[in-house]
Amino acid sequence: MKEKRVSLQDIADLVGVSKATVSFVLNGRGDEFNISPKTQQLIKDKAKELLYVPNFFARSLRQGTTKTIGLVLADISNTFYAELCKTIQEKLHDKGYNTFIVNTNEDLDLEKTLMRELIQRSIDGMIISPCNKIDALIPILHETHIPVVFADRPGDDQADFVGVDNEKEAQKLISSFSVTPKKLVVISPKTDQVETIEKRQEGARKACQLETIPVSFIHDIDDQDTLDQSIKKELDAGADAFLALNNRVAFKTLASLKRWNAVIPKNVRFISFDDNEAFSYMNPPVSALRQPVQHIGIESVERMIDRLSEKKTPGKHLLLSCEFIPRGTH
Amino acid sequence: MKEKRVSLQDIADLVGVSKATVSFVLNGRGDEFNISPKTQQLIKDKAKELLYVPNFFARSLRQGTTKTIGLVLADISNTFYAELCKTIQEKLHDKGYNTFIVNTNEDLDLEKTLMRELIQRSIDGMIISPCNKIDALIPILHETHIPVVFADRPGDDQADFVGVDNEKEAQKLISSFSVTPKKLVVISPKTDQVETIEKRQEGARKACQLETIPVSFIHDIDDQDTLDQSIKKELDAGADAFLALNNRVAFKTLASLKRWNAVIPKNVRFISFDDNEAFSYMNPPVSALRQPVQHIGIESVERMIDRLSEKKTPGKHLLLSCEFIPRGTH
DNA sequence: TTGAAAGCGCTAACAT
DNA sequence: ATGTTAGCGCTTTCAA
Repeated sequence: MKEKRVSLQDIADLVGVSKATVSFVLNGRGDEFNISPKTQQLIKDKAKELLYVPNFFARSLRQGTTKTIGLVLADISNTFYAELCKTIQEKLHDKGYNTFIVNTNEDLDLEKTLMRELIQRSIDGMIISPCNKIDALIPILHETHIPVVFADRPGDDQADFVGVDNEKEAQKLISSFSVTPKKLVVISPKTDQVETIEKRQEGARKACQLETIPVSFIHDIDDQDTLDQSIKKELDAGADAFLALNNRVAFKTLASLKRWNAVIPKNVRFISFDDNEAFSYMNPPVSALRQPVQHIGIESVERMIDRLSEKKTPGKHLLLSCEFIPRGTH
Repeated sequence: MKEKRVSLQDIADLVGVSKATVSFVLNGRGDEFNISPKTQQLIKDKAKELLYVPNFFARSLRQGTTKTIGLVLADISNTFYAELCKTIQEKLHDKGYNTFIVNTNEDLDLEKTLMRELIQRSIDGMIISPCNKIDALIPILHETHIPVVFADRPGDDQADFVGVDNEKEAQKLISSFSVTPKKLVVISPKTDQVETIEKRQEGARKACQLETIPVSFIHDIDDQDTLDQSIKKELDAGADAFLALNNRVAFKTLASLKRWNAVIPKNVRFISFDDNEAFSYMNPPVSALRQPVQHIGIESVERMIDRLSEKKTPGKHLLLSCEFIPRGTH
C-alpha cells in the first residue's frame, strides 16, 4: 500500500527524456520550449497512467512561495466565525490561494502555538481574528515578514484591520430600543477580555451616560443557572432592557427571560449585538445588529492580496457599518 | 520588508560551524552528537537572535512526512460541521497532527479540486464528509495511497466510516411523535442527493409503510415562499406531523408552520433530525434527534491514527447512536 | 567533536 | 527540440 509516490524522474526514465522536459510539458509550457507534440503526448499519457501528482513541497521549496494563506479563528463553532471562514476561503480560492484554517478555541496559548505552526509552513500571509491582545502576538509576528491582516478583532495601529466600530455601533444601538430603557442590563460572553466585547461595553456605557440611563453589566460564566439568578436580580431591580453582546449569550439571556416569564417586548425589551440564523425564526423574532460578516471576509482578502503584491503598506483600518434588524423584541 | 528568511546556513556561517552541526543542535540532538555545550549555546543564541524558523517544506521534502491531515467538509457554516471540525482539529492536535481544513460548500467540482490540492500537499491522511458520491471520488483517491476516513457521510464498504445509521434512526424517529401521525410530511434540504439525506428519507418511508401512515416529501428549494406554499398545501390536506431532515431546513419549516398559524404541538407536531444550539431556546423548544457529533469526530481521529500507524486495514464501519431530545414540539 | 556531501523532487538558466 | 545542471533548505551518513 505504501508504494513510493511517482516522481518526475520516474516519468522521464520511462519515456526516455530528461525530467526538465517532463516538468515543462506537465506545466503546460511544452510549446513554449518547442517540445515535439509526440513527446508531449507521450509524457502526458505516462503521467496519467502512473497517476503522477507533483510534490507540492519540492515546488514550494524551489519557488519560495506556497500560495497559501493561514486563517486563525477564535471559535469556528460560533456562526459568526464559521460564516467569516467560509467567505474568506471562497474568495482566496478565487484568487488562486489555498487557505489553512486553524481554530484557537479562544485559548491564548493554543493561539500562539498555532500561529507558529502556520509560520513554519511558510504561508504567504495570515488573516487572523486574535483572542490574545496584540502585545502577546507581536513577538510571534516578528518571527516572520509575511503580511498580516486582522479581521473582526483589531491588532494595533500599524497593522491592517477590517472590522466594525464596536464602540460606536453599541452606542447607537441603545437608542434602537422602542422605549427608552428605565434600566439597562448588558450581558457579555464568558471570554470578555477581547477588544471587541470591551468596546461594545464601552459604547453602551457611554450611551447610557449621555442619556442618564442606569446600566449594569453581567458576565456570562458558562452556567445557565448562575446567569438566571443574576438576571432575576436585575429584573427585580426594575431592569426593562437587555443587550446581549454576542449571539451565543443572546440565546442564554433569552432563556433566562423566558424562565422568569418576562413579557417581550411588552415589559422587557431585548436586542442582540450580533445576528444569528435562528433569530428570525424565534418567537418573538429577535431584534439584532447584523455585522457585515461577508463584507469583512471579502475586504480582508482584498487587503491581503494588495499586501501580497506589495502595492500597499500596512496600517489601513477599514471600518464597515452594521445594520440593525428590527424584529420583534426591541 | 521582504528580507530573505534566515536559514540554517546563515546561522552556520555566523557561528562558524557547519549547517549539520546547527541542525543537530536545533533539533535537540546536540548532546547525542557530542557537540560542546559552548558551541550549542552559541548556536541557540544566534538562532534566537535571528528569529530562525525552520523551513517546514525542506524538512518535509527530506523526511517524506508532513504530520498534517486534510479535513474536507461539506459546509462549514452548518453548525453540525462546524462542531465536527472543531472536535477533529482539537483531537488531531493532541496527537501531534495539524489539520488542513477545506470547505467544499456542497459543490461537487470544488470538492474534487480541493481534494486534489490536499493530496498535492502530501498530507499524511484525509478525513472527509463528501458531497460527491463515492464513485466520483474513487479516481481521486486512487491518485494517492494515504489513509482516508469518511466521517458522517459514508464512502463505500472498502473505506473506513464513522457516522450514524441514518435510515434506522429516521425510522425509529417516526414513533417518537407523541401522537401517531395521520399524515406525515418529510422536508429535505436543497442538496438532497447526499447519502445521509436519502437514507433518512428511506427510513421515514419504511416506518410509514409499516404503520400505514400516509407520507409525502418536500424538497426545500432555497426560497422560503415556495416552501411556504408547499407546506400550506400539505396542511390543507390534513398533514399533522412534520419531520425536517436537518437543522437548517428545520428552521425554515418552523417559519412556515408559524406563518400558517399551526398550533404546535397541539394540532401539528414537529421533529428535527439534527439538533441546533438554538432549538432549546425557541418557543416551544424544538424536539430533535441529536447526532453524536463530538463522538463522530473523536472516533474519526482514532481511526485515522490507527490507519497511519498501519495497525489496521481499511473497511471498518463504525455506527454511533443518536439521542432523541424530547422538548416541546413532538 | 565537527565537517562534507548526498539527496529529497522540482524548476529554470544555460547548454547543446 | 531536448538535455544538463545547479540549487531551494534540510537531515543524515560517513569521514576526519
